Amino acid sequence: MTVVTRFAPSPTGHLHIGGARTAIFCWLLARHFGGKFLLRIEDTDRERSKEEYTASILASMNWLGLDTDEAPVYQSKRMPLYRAAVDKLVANGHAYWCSCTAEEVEAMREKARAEGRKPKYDGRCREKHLTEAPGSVVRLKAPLAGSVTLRDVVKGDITVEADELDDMVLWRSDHTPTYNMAVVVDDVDMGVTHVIRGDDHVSNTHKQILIFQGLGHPLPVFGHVPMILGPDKQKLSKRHGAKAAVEYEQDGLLPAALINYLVRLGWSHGDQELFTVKELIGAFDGGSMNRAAASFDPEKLLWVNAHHMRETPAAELAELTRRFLADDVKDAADDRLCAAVSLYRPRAATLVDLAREVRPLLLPAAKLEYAPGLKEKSLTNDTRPHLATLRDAFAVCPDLTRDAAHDCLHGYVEKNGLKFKAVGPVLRFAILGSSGGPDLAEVIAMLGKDETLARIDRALAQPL
RNA sequence: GUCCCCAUCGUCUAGCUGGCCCAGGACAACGGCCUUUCACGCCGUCGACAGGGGUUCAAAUCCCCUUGGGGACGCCA
Repeated sequence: MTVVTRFAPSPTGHLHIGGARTAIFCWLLARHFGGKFLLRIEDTDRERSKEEYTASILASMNWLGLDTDEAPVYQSKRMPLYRAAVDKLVANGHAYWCSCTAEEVEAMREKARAEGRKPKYDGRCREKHLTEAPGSVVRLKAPLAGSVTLRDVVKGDITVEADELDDMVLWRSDHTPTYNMAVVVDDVDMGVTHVIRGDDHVSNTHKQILIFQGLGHPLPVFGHVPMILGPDKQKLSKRHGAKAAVEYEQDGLLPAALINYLVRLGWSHGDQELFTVKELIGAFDGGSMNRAAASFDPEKLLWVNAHHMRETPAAELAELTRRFLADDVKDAADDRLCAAVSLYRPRAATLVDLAREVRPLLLPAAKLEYAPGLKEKSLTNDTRPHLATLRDAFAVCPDLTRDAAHDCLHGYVEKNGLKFKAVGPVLRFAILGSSGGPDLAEVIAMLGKDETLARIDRALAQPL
């Protein structure tokens, strides 16, 4: 049997972190078993669905590399299919037309709530055998006795008594299907074999099982993955740092890192923390999923991202970094950017950090910015002569490679019986304008002789 | 209110067919090493089986209760 999974977002917002994770799980499962991964846009809510969100979701999935095997299915374009299924259910006695108004039903629910019972429709139109009329809806004839059991691959069996279920609306008075109806019809039509989704859908599942049964279709495999909670253990909402996938892209995260982090949140493979996407496809078979909700830890995400950045080839990383570069260095040559990126790669957690840290290396000497207060600390009457002498030593060096710069620097230090500390800081100040950063010899080699001398000259020209 | 789900270090988790666990790994924190600085890396420290009852020779692992957290109860998805 081929595995067919699907991701079914409603275009009422950007792809957020929770949605992204279930999409990733579905995609991984399909790829692991060599099956198909489909996308369905659940846009039956005409009020809230927006095309820009569909575009945004598609863009985020594309950024993450979650490729689909067929064109997306739009629910708004399949009304006849849903209507046919509804008619079938009415015809075979699993559903019926109901003429109760929304107000009447609400009154019923209020009463039930007041009496401490579960608010539900009382089924008063069940046996009336009504036919379609303006304002009427179609309701499912839920079982009066017994129970419905969901066999969930992550949660285990979940049984709900029949009296917990009510005769839910399948077809609205505005001639559109309700969510549960459309989902089942589509999952059947699209040949979905594995339904992986957030566990906020578990209670919908029992209702959907009834619809599957009414339609006479076998059940797919269900797997409800726990939701992601905010760092404070509260539900991840807009106010609780529920960022959209696009924001992570803007923050300079690597797709592979986000995927790695999100998958490990609620799933494990022994003690392994770091995975490439390829390793994930190999390891993820839908098992070992956690039953409990997990809270999102931005710090660990950053650590995972830093790791993936270090594993990315420098040239590739340079290319990814370019879009985050400040305007004044945006046009840096590829080879210079690449060299700069490889120097700062172990020092940055995101592409945004990398772009910022690499800037001093790409700026012309005249534009180099000095860290506040550093000049006074590094450039003194004691260190200035060292810097000047070093400048001349570099100047006469035929080819200022890393090794040459290193020998030059250390030769000077040794010859004069100095400690490296006597010249290191001032040189660093002169060529980087900061007190931290990569090995000086490597920076000098990357900068080249002319730029190095220009930077030292400029530092030497600074008034005390 | 009713129903459902969940519960190991601050966080993510291993373990859950009971003994190999006075609980292992990772992030964070802290200390050290490496080092020309900042990082990376390496080494180490701190730190958890929510509570209470059972079952058993033996429980983080099985059962019950309590507590806590989450979810669902729409002509939203």
